[in-house]
Amino acid sequence: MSEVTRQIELILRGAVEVIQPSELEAKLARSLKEKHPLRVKAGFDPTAPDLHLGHTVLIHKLKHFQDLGHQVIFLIGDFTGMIGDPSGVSETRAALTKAQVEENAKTYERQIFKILDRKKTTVEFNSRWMNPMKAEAMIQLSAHYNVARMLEREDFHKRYHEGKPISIHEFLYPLIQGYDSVALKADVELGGTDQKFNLLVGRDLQRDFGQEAQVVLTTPLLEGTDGVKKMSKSLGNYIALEDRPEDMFGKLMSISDTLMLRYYELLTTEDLTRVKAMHPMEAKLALAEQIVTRYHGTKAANQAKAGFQQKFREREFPAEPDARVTLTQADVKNPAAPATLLVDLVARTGLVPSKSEARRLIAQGGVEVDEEKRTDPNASLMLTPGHQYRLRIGRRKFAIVEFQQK
RNA sequence: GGGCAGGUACCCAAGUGGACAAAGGGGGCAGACUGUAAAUCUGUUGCCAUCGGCUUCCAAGGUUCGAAUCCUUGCCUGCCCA
Repeated sequence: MSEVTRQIELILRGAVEVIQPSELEAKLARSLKEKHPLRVKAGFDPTAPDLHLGHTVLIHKLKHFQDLGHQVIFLIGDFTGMIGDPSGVSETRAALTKAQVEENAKTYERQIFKILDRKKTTVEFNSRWMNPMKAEAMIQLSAHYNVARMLEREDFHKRYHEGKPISIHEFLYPLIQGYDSVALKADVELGGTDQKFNLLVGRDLQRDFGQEAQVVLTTPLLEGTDGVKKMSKSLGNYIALEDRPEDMFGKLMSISDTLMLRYYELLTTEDLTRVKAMHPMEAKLALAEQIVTRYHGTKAANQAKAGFQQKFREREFPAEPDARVTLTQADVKNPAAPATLLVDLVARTGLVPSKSEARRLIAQGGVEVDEEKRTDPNASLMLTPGHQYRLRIGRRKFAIVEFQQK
């Protein structure tokens, strides 16, 4: 097997599409011959302060290139972040302020090195070449593309025909992303399948600017915890790399069996046949453990697993509750016979958004005090001084309440 | 610039003077069932409260005993024409 073939094999693993495979082969062959690593670019839009598992599919692919000795460029779209990528969104996305973008970008840098080798990675910000750009140059750049082609893109097309707004600035996003490839002289650009259009603009612009067109490689989009929509911060169905170990573990355990296999496929190197042969719950535990270990270490993963099993499987009270409340004389009406309304108590924990919500939860059987279900929203709880009342609020929230005599 | 149609709760969407805290769907939450799931079924989903009250239907005014519903102005969006 030739070196080129070997590299291609690894590069293609898990990839959805390569445009064009023959160009990739040619670039690899030349790179090996001239001992010039390929410049491999992937851009990230710092719209929120943390990366999630969905992003890691792509980062792992970058890692593959890195392991093959190529130059990985992690591009933080701090400039474009102020525009807001319209890809795959059905409506205009809110633009971020400069301060927000900067803050978020820092967090990105910190997180990617849980996967990539810091010493071998070039981190770039597109504000480096975009900030100095004058309006004149910007207009010239925009002359390199036309509206009809922009409207070819699915989401623009759809919005256009559904009569939903498309702002001019959204057209600038693909343009600038494409220009990033020109500025970086990228040989390869990676992106999720939803990025395909933007990546292709890069090819066109590079040609227009007299460069060789980059090879585009798309990776699949990881479904979010709901199992249907793509994992995204704005949809709230994501597992962040910086989620607390317990949360990460819990979220991974709550996914469906089907989704679990998908996660195995895209986030691990496990043999899928072997996974399918396992008991689904065991497989899920193993997955959660493996991923939490990757981002938080063995110790944290073990603790998260133990805590999870205690909290959910055995339905026991966790070692550390989500809230602690201490009541004093001032909180009860009659100090001689201290008592409090259960609703008030639940609300006091701060684990429910309102008293009405607390009421509902109680009436629906979602509240237990010391393992005993309480379903009367109007009920009072007699308080024994010094006793630690253990409240279970909803499926997964726990609080300890104590009344102190003085 | 002109004409027309719109802006309703987390989202979509009904409602066009009183019975509207506002149909229906999605999503969320809870219960049952389970493998801690998923799927399914049931309930619930503005806030406070014992009856009951309070604040909502883009914003500000106005008409009215009474407005999400009518009028005025403003802001925002789409379509058509220029």
